[in-house]
Order: sequence, then C-alpha cells, then structure tokens
Amino acid sequence: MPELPEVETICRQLAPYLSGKKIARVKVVDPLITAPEKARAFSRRVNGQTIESVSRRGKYLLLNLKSGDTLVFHLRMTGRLTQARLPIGKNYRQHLRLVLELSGGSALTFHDARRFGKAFVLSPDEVEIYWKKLGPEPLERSFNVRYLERVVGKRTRPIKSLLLDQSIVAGVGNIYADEALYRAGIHPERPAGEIDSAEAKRLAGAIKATLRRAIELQGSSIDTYRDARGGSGSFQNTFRVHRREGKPCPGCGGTVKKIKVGGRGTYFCPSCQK
DNA sequence: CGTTAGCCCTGCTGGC
DNA sequence: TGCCAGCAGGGCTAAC
Repeated sequence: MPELPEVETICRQLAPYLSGKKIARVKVVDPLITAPEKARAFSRRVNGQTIESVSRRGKYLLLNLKSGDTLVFHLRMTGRLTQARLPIGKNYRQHLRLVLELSGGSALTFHDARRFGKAFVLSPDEVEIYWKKLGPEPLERSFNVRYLERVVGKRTRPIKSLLLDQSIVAGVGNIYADEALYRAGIHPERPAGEIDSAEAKRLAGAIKATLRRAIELQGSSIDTYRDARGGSGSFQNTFRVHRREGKPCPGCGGTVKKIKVGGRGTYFCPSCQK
C-alpha cells in the first residue's frame, strides 16, 4: 500500500544515502521478487553498478545506474526498502527478499511479507516504453482541471476506479483516492463522465492538496509501512474517512460508511459526498 | 476500445 | 482458547 507519498518519502531518504555508491554484491533471497527474470540475470545487470541517482515515478522507486539501466522497485502491499549495515542480523531476516550490498559496508534491504513486491531492471528503451503506459504525475502542472475533464470524458466507471487507474494518473492508491474524493465532496461511485467542470476542479485540487500534505507528514503508517530509516509517517492520524467505518465524519458528524468499489474497500461520508 | 473479474500471495481478523 | 475460512489489495491478463 505504499503510494506516492510513501514512495516519495523513501526516495528522499535514499537519494543521499545511495547516490554515488557502488553495488558490490546482489543477493536475491527470494527469486519471486525478480520473476519472471531469473535471479542470475537480474544480478548480472546490477552487480558492480554505480548508483548515479534515485528518483520516483508514480509508485515506482528508481535507482538510476551508471550503465544507463534503471533498477526499478515496486513495493505493492507490504514491501519495505531499508537502509542497513552489514552483516544483516539474524532477527532481521524474516521476509527478507533482496539485499544490495554497497561499497563501504552499508546495504539496501528489501523485505516483503506478502511477496507481491517487484524488483526489475529496464534498459533506456524499455524505460521509455514503460513510463508511456503511466499517466501524468499528479503533482505536476500537466495534471490539472483540463486534463481531468478530458479523461473522465463519457466514461461510465466509478470515479474512484478511474483515480486508481495508473494509466490515468500515476501514484494514487486506495488511501489517497478515498481522502481526495472526500475532500472534493464527490461520491466514489459517481460515473466518471458525470463529473462536471466545477467538480473536476475541486478534485484536481483535492488530489494535489492531499498528496502534498501526506508527503509533509511522511506518508501513512498503517499495516506494515515504514520508511527507509524504519520510521513511521503520520498522515494516518489525519484520515477523514479512510479506515474510519462507523466513526463520525469530521465535516457533518454523520457516520462514515464502507462499501466496495471496483473490488476495493472504500470509505466515504454519504452526506458530504454526492 | 472500455470495463470488469480473477489471479497472485500470506498475515491477520472475525466468527464459532 | 484454538481453529480456519476469508479478507486485504496493485497491477496484470483474460474475457466480455
């Protein structure tokens, strides 16, 4: 469930930690994490490489290698990237999936309880193709009212499903879709095409404001999320509706409801969101 | 093309 | 108290 704010937090921490360091050794503890690429092929492309910079695209964390290749991580539900020292301690090995041993005795570890997470390498050509499938970054200018009005078009799917679609906008997940829709006063099941321009304006603003605030608070630490230094975010303390079923809506005092939208647990206030 | 359902995984929750 | 079915969900693919 790490979404844009969580990956951004990790990215900002890892940038100074990893930049300029050399990957001295790769240990693929669980080959499922690099699948379908074989652990050996993965290691060959990463081993000995220098990390030039660290960046983010949507929910993907990117290590830009000197070879021109990009080492891509996706944390999915329970993935964790952590700054570590060598050797990796015994009680640190539960759910350990991948270790990048770095020059100078430091390391980057990848833990993942549910094994949904991914690590893979893309060539410059592949990167270009890959990012084309993703929508704009929600915090950039290109994501605005006009864009939102255009993509809702005459689509019939629920607006929340549209927001979760990474080809529409990159980085919004279940938490921030719920919170942004609440902030915009829009019901998550509203057919996207019914969103008018005033609502589109509110929604674009709500998405940006929600993500910006979440980044300031270093993300939401619910379930297993921790940042690259093992720390917690605090945006979860400001949730208006997400995971607050049965609790009072901070706006009207009514009761927050939980439904399923596109197979995802969805929280909203029936009286504030129309 | 647009949309939806099912699958991958395993720790945790809720019901009995 | 102990057990276990079922839930959680991001992104991909298949199917409609």
